[in-house]
Parts: sequence; C-alpha cells; structure tokens
Amino acid sequence: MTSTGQRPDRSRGSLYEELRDRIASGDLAPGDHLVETTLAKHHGVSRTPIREALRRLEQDGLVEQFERGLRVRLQDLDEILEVYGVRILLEGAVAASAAERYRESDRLRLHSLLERMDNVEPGDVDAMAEANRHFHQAVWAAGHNQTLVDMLNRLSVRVDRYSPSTYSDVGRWPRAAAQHHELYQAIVGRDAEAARTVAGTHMQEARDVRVALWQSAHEAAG
Amino acid sequence: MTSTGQRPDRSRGSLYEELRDRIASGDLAPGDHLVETTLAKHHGVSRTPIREALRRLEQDGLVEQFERGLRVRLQDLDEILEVYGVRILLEGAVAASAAERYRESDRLRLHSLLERMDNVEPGDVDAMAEANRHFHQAVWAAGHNQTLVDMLNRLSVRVDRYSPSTYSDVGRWPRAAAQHHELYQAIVGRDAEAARTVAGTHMQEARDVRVALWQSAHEAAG
DNA sequence: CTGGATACGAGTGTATGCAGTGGTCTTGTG
DNA sequence: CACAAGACCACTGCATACACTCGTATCCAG
Repeated sequence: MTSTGQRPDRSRGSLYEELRDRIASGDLAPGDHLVETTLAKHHGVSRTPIREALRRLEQDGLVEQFERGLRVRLQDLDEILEVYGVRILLEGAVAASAAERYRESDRLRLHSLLERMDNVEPGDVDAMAEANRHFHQAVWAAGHNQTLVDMLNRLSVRVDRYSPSTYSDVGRWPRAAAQHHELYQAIVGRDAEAARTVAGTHMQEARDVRVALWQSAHEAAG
Repeated sequence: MTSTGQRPDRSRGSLYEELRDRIASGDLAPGDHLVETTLAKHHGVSRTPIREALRRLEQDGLVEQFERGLRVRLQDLDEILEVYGVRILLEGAVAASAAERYRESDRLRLHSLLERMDNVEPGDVDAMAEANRHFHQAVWAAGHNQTLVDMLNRLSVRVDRYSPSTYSDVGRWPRAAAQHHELYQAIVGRDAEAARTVAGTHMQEARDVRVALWQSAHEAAG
C-alpha cells in the first residue's frame, strides 16, 4: 500500500462508478453475490469506501439486499417497461421545456452535437451510444430543470445494462438520427408539443429495442 | 455502552429517518453545518452509520457538500416549482395507471382511507397530513408501478419540509377532501384521463399552497 | 502595526478491529 | 442410514484508530 489515510486517489464518486460499470458491463452479473471483502480486495481499498458505494448502488436499484448480504439485482421485463414508461413521460417533458425555454445560446451546443452525431463512423456502436448520450444530455440541459435531469439520470442508470446501447440494433441509428434532427427542429422552432411528441416517440422506440434485447438475452440463457 | 457489535438496535434505515425528520422539522435548519462527530454523539452511535445516513440524504437532495463538509441544503422557489412540476406529471400518471389497472381488491383499501379522511378532527393538521399521505400512497399502490412510486417518494421527500403539511393552510382541507373523492370516483370508474386530471389539479393546488408557505417563511426571515 | 511563517485544531477519508448471526459441515446417536 | 446437536466460519454492522488537509490563531521580524 503506497498510501493510507485520506488522500482519495480515486475521488469519491469514482469507486461507485467503477462498480456501476462492472454491473452495466455484466462483469458483475445479475444475481451475483457481492461480498464486501472480495470487492475491497479487487479494487484495492478497504471495506469502508466499498460499503458507501454499495449503499449508493442500492439506492440506484442496481443492487439489492438478499439473504445476509447484497446481490446484483435481477431485472424483469416489467421493470424495464415501468422505467421506460416514466422515461417516455419525462423525456417528453424535458424536451417540451427545452422548446419553451429555448435561447440562442442553446442552439450552438445542440447543433454541434447533432453534427457530431451525423459524422459517426457507421457501425461504431460505442460512438453512436456516446453521441446519442451527449445529444440527449444537451437537450436535458436546455430544459433548464435540474429536477427533471436528476430523475432522468436515475432512470437511465437503471436500464443501461446488459448491452452498451440500444444502438446495437442494426438499422436503428439512421432512424434515431432523423428523430434527433426532428427534435432539434422542434426545440429551435419553440414548438413544445412537437418536441414532447418526438422525444416520446423516440423513447418508445428505444424501449422496444431494449425489450427485444432483454428477450433475446433471456432466451439464450433459458 | 450496553451493546457493541452488530445488533442494529435501530434497524438500518431508522437513523436515516431520524436525520431526515430533524431536517423536515427544521431542527436542522437549511444552511446548518453537519458535523459527523456531533451528529454521532447526538444520536448515540459512531460516525460510521451516521456517514451512511448522510450519504443517503445527499442522494435525496436534502443535504449538500459545502466547503469541507456537509450542510442542510437551502431550497429556493425554483426548486420547489421544479419538484412540483414533475410531481404533477407523475401523480397524474400514477392516478391514470390506478384507474386503468383498477381491481375490486383496491377499492376496499381506498375507500376505508377515504372514510378515515372524512372523519379527521377539524383542525388537527397532523391527522390531516397523515390521512392525506395514506390515501395518496394507496393510490400509488393501486397504480402498480414501483418505479413511479419510487420517483414520487423521492420528490415528496424533497419538498416536505418547513411545515408539517400544506394542510396548515386553513380552508384547503375540505377542498382537498372533495378532490380525493373525485379521484376515488375516477379510479373506481376506470376513467384514466379523469383520474389524471384530478390528481394533477390536486397537486397544482398543493404546489400553490407550498409556494405561499415558502414565501411567508422567507418574508419573515428577510 | 503589518506580513508571513509556523503550530494547532477541527473535521473528513480510510483502514482495521471486534462482536454477533446464520448457514454449513461434522459428529454422535437412535 | 437419517437426523439432531454442536462447532465452525464467512460475512456483516458498528466502533475506533489513524492519516491527511485546510482554516485560523499565534508569534516573530521588519
């Protein structure tokens, strides 16, 4: 051990993120038991910070109490449908809010992210997922409603698992890109209801793809 | 110390609730510094469980990082409006869902809580708040959507502060009770859109009262 | 009296120790 | 061989010890 005491070599949230990513990537699979000592060893820290990260993951709904300890939460189809149901509503709300509160200063950011999206290498799923995420977050920011953003983040965390992105579905990207353009137009045109509709539809399609992904993953496993 | 080691005399969430209640009641006022050692002494435990509770309060948005440590979060009008904005949407959604998924078995519970509400001693604000909360939670449960319930809980926690309830506003109770009856009728009648509207309107009024409460509290303080 | 350096203290982050609990494995008995 | 009693152990929850940081008070020199 090169250091003890305070000095957070890993700033506070980062251990949480490491664990969250391990869950998202499937390295820690649904149902896996999480033993504090084991995780502590694996991440090179003591149990204390591990415990804090686990508590947070529990709040996020990624991890749950099971018998004596914790395990990675299993996800059923109902849960995915529930989360997307709320997400459809709130993505619509934030898009509408972005349209209502639109200011010129928002446009540059949105537009540059839109371009970046258009220039993604075809087939590069990770780049798609990233460009998509950035664009959506820019819309969230343009909504100027931190409470909505918090809720949307919580919801995203709960379903961004099992696969890097719903864009692993071949063929969805161009369609999604078109919807992003529509959304951009609606926001810039200050048409709140159009923005709500487009964002909602976009999320519904994301839901359908996610459901299909879940189903194929669970057929494979039995 | 009568006991050491595991035995959680206070089951795990309860310390969190104690702190949350101290914030809600104003015992720990907005802006107050929270010192782990002090809280630990006050609640008769060590820093470890206090820290876990604080992390959770931070997630809830009741407490925030400030300089070296934590303080009780200040709340501005915008935040209250944001939270209620989302709450209006989601209370509407859960009411609609309750109407859609209505089953006879839900009716007994809703009805008995409605009666209990009608029999509250006039002027007993705490009893009003409690009856109100129970009725709403029954509606949430009838919606059969745990994700929505989670979100609504998070939102409630963030605004149920400063005063025990929006029912401290004289005259709101009968009106709210009437709305609860309307909501009940809409759910039992399986009229999702009516339920959504009633619940939304109800929340809007709650918002207005909360805003008025906030304003009078902040005029008094300057 | 003022500026800067140093010492101190309050408070957090992390590690570790210790007690209790529930499951499991072992052993003895009918 | 089946089953109950007991020992063991893996693991958690809580307490405490220690390291480090930053603000502040103090003290000395100019």
